[in-house]
Amino acid sequence: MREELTNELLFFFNGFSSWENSIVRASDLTISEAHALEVLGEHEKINMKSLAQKLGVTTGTTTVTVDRLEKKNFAKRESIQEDRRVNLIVLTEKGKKAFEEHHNYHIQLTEQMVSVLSEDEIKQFNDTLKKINMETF
Amino acid sequence: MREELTNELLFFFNGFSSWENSIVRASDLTISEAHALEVLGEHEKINMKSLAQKLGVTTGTTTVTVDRLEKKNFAKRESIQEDRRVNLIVLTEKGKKAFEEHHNYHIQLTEQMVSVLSEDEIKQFNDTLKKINMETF
DNA sequence: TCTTATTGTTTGGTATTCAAGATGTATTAT
DNA sequence: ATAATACATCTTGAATACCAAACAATAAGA
Repeated sequence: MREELTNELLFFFNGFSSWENSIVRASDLTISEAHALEVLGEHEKINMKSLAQKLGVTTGTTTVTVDRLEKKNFAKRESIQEDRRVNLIVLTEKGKKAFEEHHNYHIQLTEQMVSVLSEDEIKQFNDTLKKINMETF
Repeated sequence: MREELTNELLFFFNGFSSWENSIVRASDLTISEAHALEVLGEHEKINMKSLAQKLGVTTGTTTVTVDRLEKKNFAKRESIQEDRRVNLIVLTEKGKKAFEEHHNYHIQLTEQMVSVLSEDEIKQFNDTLKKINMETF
């Protein structure tokens, strides 16, 4: 790797927690609750194990997070007859509304971040991120 | 913002903790210790306040982190005559070695991440990241 | 039926962080 | 010179986040 590229590219991996802090300040959600909300907003119903996997944490951790979302009335557990071990998590109306707000805030921040780029640059940047496939990291 | 770009760009802000976990597994460092080590490796001597600022945390938090680095013999505090309130933090030999290893690991991971890109793409990607100036987020 | 696998919860412990207060030292104003 | 103020750092108390391992209930297979 060429030395003049290193700094930005290394930095790429670091320090992305500051925007999470702004979520905490701007909403009634903690960071882990906000992460869970992001996943729940994309799924009508999802069980604890899948949710934990998508969040990249253990089911024990997810239990606690969902407990809190339930206590705050953002989500609720629903049991199913097919398998009585399973809980499906669904957003309440309040949860759906919070998801929309959070999502809009996320979009707004992203727009602000790329606002210094031209349309072509945004497209190129996006293609590159897609190629890099960050989900594997 | 055009809808087809949204997913990647939003994802850009999320989920960069997984590589940090691999640091913890691959070394004797916790995440906050590794962050501090990154800063300390770039500075011969740095005081607590500057270190805290560069880490984006309070000095109280930094005290705890440096305590642990000191206990593990990665760094040590040095006092100065000019101002006896101040502690300058410096890496020990063990700390310097750990920094090099950590840094190499960081580079290796970054190289792996951009290995799917052409030279031109890497350059363009790098320029774009510079423009975005992620340090403000 | 008995054993094994799976889903989710609980428990005990560590890490990370902040806010607010305390301590010691330096600087400034009187 | 003394008093007031500012500053660097540390300490304390509390909240959040997380994991590993043990546990409970249910499902599935031999």
